This record gives sequence, C-alpha cells and structure tokens, in this order.
Amino acid sequence: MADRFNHHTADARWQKRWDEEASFSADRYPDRPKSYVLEMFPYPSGRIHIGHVRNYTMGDVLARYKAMTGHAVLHPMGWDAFGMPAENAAMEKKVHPGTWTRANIAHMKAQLKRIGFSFDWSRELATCEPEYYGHEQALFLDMYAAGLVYRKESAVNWDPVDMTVLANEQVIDGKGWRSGAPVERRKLSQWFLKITEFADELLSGLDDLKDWPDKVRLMQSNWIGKSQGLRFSFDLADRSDKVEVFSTRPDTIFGASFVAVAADHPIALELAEKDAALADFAAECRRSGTSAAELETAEKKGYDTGLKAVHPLDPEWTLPVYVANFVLMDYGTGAVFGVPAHDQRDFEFASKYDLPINRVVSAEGDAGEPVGDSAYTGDGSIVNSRFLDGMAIEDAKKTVIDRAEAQGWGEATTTWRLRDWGVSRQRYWGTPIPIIHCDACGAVPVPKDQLPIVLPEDIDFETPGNPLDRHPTWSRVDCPSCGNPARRETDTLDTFVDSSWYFIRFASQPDDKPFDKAEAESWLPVGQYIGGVEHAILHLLYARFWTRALRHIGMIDLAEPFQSLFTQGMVTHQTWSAGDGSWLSPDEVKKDGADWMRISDGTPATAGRVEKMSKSKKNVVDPDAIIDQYGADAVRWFMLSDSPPERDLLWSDAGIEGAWRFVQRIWRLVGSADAAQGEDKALLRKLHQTIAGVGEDIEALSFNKAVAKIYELTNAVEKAKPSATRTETVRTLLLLLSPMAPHLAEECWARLDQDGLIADAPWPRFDPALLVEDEVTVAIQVKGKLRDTLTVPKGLDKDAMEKAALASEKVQRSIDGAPVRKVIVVPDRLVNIVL
RNA sequence: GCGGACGUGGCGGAAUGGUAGACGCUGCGGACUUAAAAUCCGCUUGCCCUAGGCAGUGCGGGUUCGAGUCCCGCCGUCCGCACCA
Repeated sequence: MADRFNHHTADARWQKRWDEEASFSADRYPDRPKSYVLEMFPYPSGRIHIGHVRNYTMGDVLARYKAMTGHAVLHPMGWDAFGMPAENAAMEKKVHPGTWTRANIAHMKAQLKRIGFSFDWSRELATCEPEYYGHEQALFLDMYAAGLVYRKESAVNWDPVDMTVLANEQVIDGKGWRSGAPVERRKLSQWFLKITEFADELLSGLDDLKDWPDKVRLMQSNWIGKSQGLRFSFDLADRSDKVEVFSTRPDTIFGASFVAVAADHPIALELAEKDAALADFAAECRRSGTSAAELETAEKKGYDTGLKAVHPLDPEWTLPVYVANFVLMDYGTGAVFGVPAHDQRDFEFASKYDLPINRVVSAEGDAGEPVGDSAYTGDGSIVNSRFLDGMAIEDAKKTVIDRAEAQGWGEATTTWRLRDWGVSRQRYWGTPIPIIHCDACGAVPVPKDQLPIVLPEDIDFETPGNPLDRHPTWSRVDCPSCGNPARRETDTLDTFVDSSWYFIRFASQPDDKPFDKAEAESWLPVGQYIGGVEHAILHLLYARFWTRALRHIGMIDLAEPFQSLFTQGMVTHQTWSAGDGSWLSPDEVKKDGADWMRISDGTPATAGRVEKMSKSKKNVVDPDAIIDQYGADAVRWFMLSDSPPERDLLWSDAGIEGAWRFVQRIWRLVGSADAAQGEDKALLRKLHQTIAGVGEDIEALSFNKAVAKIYELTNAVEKAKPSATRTETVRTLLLLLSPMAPHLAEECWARLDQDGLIADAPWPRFDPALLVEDEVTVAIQVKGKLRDTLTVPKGLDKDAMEKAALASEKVQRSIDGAPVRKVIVVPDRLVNIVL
C-alpha cells in the first residue's frame, strides 16, 4: 500500500464510480424527504475561478451531508449564458457569441467535474439555448397578458460616436469606454415589468425570510424604500400652472428656501424654448450617464428660472424655482422643495447659490441656533415654524399633512424608492422579446405556437449597435393580428430575467412548458441558496418578484423562492507590481530574502495589498494547476478551513500546502488502524462531541468550525493508544470528513474494506449522554481579574464554589486581607470576588 | 453622495456578557537522517522577566461585579446603487 494518497488516480476513480452509479441523481430516492441545495449559477466567462470553487464547495458539503442524513437531494448546475462579455468577445476575437459561450461552458464543466462536486448533471441547462429561453418567452407573454408588462420612455447611456447604448460599467468618467466620447442621456421606448405592484408584499415578505442574513433583508427593505409623506403643489406667481412635489419631511416645510425641478420637467422644457442659457444648462445636465452613483457624486448645480413658487402656508412667501442637475424626472414628481438646514444635498446647493438656511429642527438641549457647516438630520423638536413650534418631528408631519388635506392643497401619499424593472436591452446576445410591432395593431404578442423566437445566427459585429436591429430580414414578419407587414421587437431581455426562474426549471424540465407545477412545488422553495453578497439586492429581489408574478398568473403556488440564503465572501490574494507600476502575477515573482523579485529578469517587485482576485490585477490562481498539484480534496479542504464562509478568504500557498498535509495525515492515520481491543473513554467522548459538533456546524454552514473540530479529533486519535475505540474513531472520522474531502474518504473507506460507497453511507449518530463532561474548569476572578482556575465536579452548587474559590492560595494573596464585599458565582463557569 | 457590512497575535481566525487567542498557517529550537525532504516533539501577543505581574481585541467615551461581545461618537476597509454578472 502506497504511503501517500495519490490524488491523480483516486480523484478520477471515484468521480467515475459516482457517475456510473448516478450517486447524485435527484430522482434516486423518490421516497425520501426532499432537500434542494443551490449555488448561484455562473456566467461562463471562460474558466472557473477560485471564487466559484469556494461557492460550490460549500454547497457540495451541504448537499452530501443532506444525502447522508437521509434526504433526496436536488443539487443542480447550469449556466447564466447570455450577456455582454460574449458580444465583446465577438467584437474583439471575431467569434460568434454562441460559439464562444458554448466552448466556455464545455471547458468550465470539465473543470467542475475534476473537483468532484455532487451535481446532478442530468439537469444541466444553459440560458442561451432556445430550450430554455423559449419557455422564458412564454412566461413573458403570460405576464404581458396579465398586465404585468408595459412600455414607456426611459433614459439610456448613449455613445454618440459608436451610436450604441452603453451599460453603466462601460461609462468611465462620463465617457464611452471605447470611443472616449462624452456620454449622453437619451430616451428610448422600453419594456418594463411592474415590480412596483408587488412592492408592499416584497417588503412585508422579508419578515418571513427568517433564514436570510439580516443585512440582506435590511438592504432590500431600504431598496424598496417605502416612505410616507406629503404630495402637494406649489402655485407659481404670475402663472396658472403648478409644480407638484413630494416630501417625506413635511415637518420642515417652514425651512424651505427653494424649489428645484429636473432638466426634463415640463416647465423646464417650456422655459428652455425661450431661454438659451437654460437650454444650455439643461443640455449640460443631459450630458451625463444614468447611474445614481454618478449623478449623486457630481457637483450640485442649478439654474435660476426666475419663477417664484408660493409657499402653501403663507401666500406672501415665495421661493425661487431652480432647474437642478440632482433632480431626476424618473423619481417621484420630478420636483422637490429644498430645506438646506436639514438635508445635506440641499445645504450644499444653498451654500453655493447663497440661499437662506433656515433652521426648523432643534436638537435636544440647543436653542435652535443656525446650523454650522453641515445639515442637521437628527431628531429634535420643531422651531421657527409658527404653529408647529415645540412639536416632535412625527407630530409635526401629521399636523402639516392633516392641514394640507383639510385645506385641499395636498395629500398624504405613500411612495416607494423601488422603480419598475426595465428589461429592454438593445443587444443581440439575450432572449428576444416575443412582440411584433404593427403600424395598425400596435404591439402584438407573438402567438405561443410560434415560440421560441430564435436568435438569427448570421449576424455581424463589425459595426457597433444592436446586430438584431441591423439584420436585413430577421425582424421582418407579418402581423399575427392583421397579416400586414410588421416588425419584430429587436430588444432582448435583461439577463436578470434568465436568472429569475432557472431554479424552478432545475426542479422540473418538461419539453412542452416552462415547468410542471406539481413537480416544481415538490422541490421548491430552494432549501439553501448560496452565492455572493453582490447579489444581495438586484438578483434576489428580481427572483422574488418573478416568483410572485408566476403565482399571480397561477403557474406556481409559491411566494418566496429561497427559504434560506447564505452570502459567502470573496477570495482574495496578495498583489504584486513591477517597478513601472504594472501588475505581476503570482508565478512571475519569487521571494528574494525579505523582498520580492521578478523571476524573468531579477528586477525588484513590490508586494501590494491583498485584494479580490481579478484578471486586471493579475492576482489570480488557476484552479486547474492547483488541482493538478494538490488534488481536489486539498483544494476543497482549504476552501473550507480558517475563514468563516461569509468573510473573505485569503488565498495563500502556505494554506493550500497545509490542507495537502492534512490529506496525507488522514491517509497515514488510516494505514495505522489495527484490530486492538479495549475501550478508551476519553476518546469516545471526544468522538461523540465531534459528531454532534460537526453536524451542527455543517447545518449552520460554519465550515471553518467543523474543520477545526475534525483537526482536534485527528490530534486526539493520533495521540491515543490502540483500542477498539480508536479503530472505530478512525472509521467514523472518515464519515465526518467525507462531505468535505470525498475522494480521500472513499479511498480510505475502501482501504478499510467497508461496504459500498461512503457517499451512500449514513451520517454517524452520537449519544447525548456522552457529550457531557464530569468535571469543569472554572475561572476565579478577583475584582474581575483572573487569579486562578479550579477544576470542580460539574454542577457544583454556588456555596461550594464560593468556598473553593476563597480557599485558593492565589486568591487569598490577591485579596490581601481586604474585606470581601460581594461574590458573584456563575455555576460551572466562574467565581468573581468583589472587594 | 446614499444604503449595508467588517475591523482580535507575524497571518487566517475561535470565544451563550463570564479563563481572549481554540484550530490552522508561519517562524524558531530539538529528534530522526550521511544529507535533504517528509514526519514527530516543544515554543511562538507584547512588556517587566523570578515565583509572578502589567498591558492588550481599529481610536475615544459609557453601561456592568465582569465588555472582543451591549450603547454613543470617530477612523479605516470592503460591497451595492437599478444596462457587469
């Protein structure tokens, strides 16, 4: 028997066995309780990276554990295969997006197989195939019929040189990433899903998601942004029309010092026709991207229209009306009133244009003096506000709203930060929207029997813009309604639509419909969903909405798709750079004494910060190379060790080598097993404590703690003398680590002549009676400082503990004759003597 | 700018308000070896260093018999911000 675990032969041997026996088929045990374990499916970018490995290893441990604890497990894998990178590759490498994507999928699938994940590959899917997106088109049409889909004008980033729509990430410092031309905001007619109709239930539904991280629920709640406020109109002096605004702070209405409208507000547009300077300013406002981060970090600018708005509570009081770049027509009413003393953005604006800063909320204990160099946004009571003076903020809000409603100039309104979901993309590599535009009939849904609407293959990426739009024949069709020549919709769907229901298709994949209701419901909701925290809002909110929309149209009886959510951290790595500032990859550098040098020419290299692994910084490691060298199990083990899974994991060579050593240690330990007799009580207790602890830790996804416990048990076995207990402990240890290091466990299991696959073995049981220790070590403190520890029988009563503590010589020395004022005793824990 | 999180030895981290540093890594010393690798044993928060003591969980306050943990205020880092996925 070799004295080393040979991962080259063992990994492949057991992967083949699992395949042959369909060990991970979801249909294998139809009578068992069902468990659905899902990791967020990857975008097929070309190669698996370590972040994927970490994500799927966590899911795999849970899936294997669930199988061992008697569940039928659905653990599928697929590909989020539509999206921009394929189009970029098409432009740069002159390869068709489909060819590129499918080649990437084949490569990445082979990579995943080498790691031994327990995926049921028979359910694999790729969103770029008509077998998937055709069903998505059917669902879109059902939602259209149910009134959940509509069209409206909405702004996009427009590159005037490339004549193309840009994604936010393609806008760099306000310029197109390829052309370098300043980006403009341009309005296009686009398709929207009515997610706002579900805003209330998406918000209240968060309360039921008890197994989601609080931070994700809070982020979603803030994103949905329900707020109660006052909607009212300012009369305009010398004009007959009004400006309608909404405010969540009507209590500060006497602190208002200006009104601001969006550059696209009807009043701004009208005035700009006669005011060239305003027209210039509005054009400048439009010369920026559409992203919120960009708009809100831009310098606040405004243009005084000369109009005056009349204060609703004082006809003598007028406010200047500005056009401002931070007010957007898409949000609320496209107009706001500014209260500089109590809103930081308004404060900056007022400071710049020399507008009054009237304090109307005073903090506890101040007299309401003017605010200093920033707005006051805290709690307090109302001042300088006539009939509101002295009220608390909430009372003042209610008073103003009541008066507005009584006097008829405004009304209480609930508004949402959440906006409807714009799903139109002016791109080729996405799901075609199954709509036909007819001059006579308008937008006509494609009849379902004509689905799928398949993307044309003969496209060209030589000229920028949407290839579907430029295709000579694809969009030319007859109207399904009147038969006259008409035109296909050439926008495709946001890829977030694809990922909003893939977890349902995994559970049920008939040919003739998106999924079978009963079969899907038998698996859903997903028991445990695992993915990156970067998806905390958009993907997860869209998937929650889509599921509710499916329920709304009667497709599935389910509100929440993901019962439990876990967001894992990133994988980070040291960075290195050369003298000229360019990044160096880990295999381009080596240690030179205390410093680093470049291997190629011996010039010094600088070790930089630890950062998220990324191609651009070259601090990536290639899973293939690592698996070749150390084997799948060492990589898996390292992914689970040390770092808590929700935090970032630092990749290091020392770490993976440590994991590899552990694999070999287990191999040697199994080789040392013998047929000795006799019981080892201490080891038996340790074993049962470990069985209980590891099970708990895996269920809580605290893999690093489970790993630490397995290390402790391994240490204990190695030190133990031969006994029947020791032999049994080695065998059980294999079961405990089999979800994490399955190839090693199978190989050792066979080496011990155990029957069958360890993947099919049941999880070991523990005896609760064996978990309890007879003796405990208690801390003895004097004035809160540790002075001694005592070992006492478990459950010793308080008086006896106090007596034992006072009997300690070290304690008496610390007390030094001072009178004891009080003694605090926590049974089985500590004694604190207070002087 | 707005929203959310995180911060503990040389490093990753552990710790129901109750012995801070489990477990792993690194480093140092030792055993084995002709030698090396592998393996095994010991030490590894800092300071004063003798039994022992003092300080210590990003910084500054507070609550408590007792705070890494709870509260208030800072600083730093990371994630998201609706067309990256």
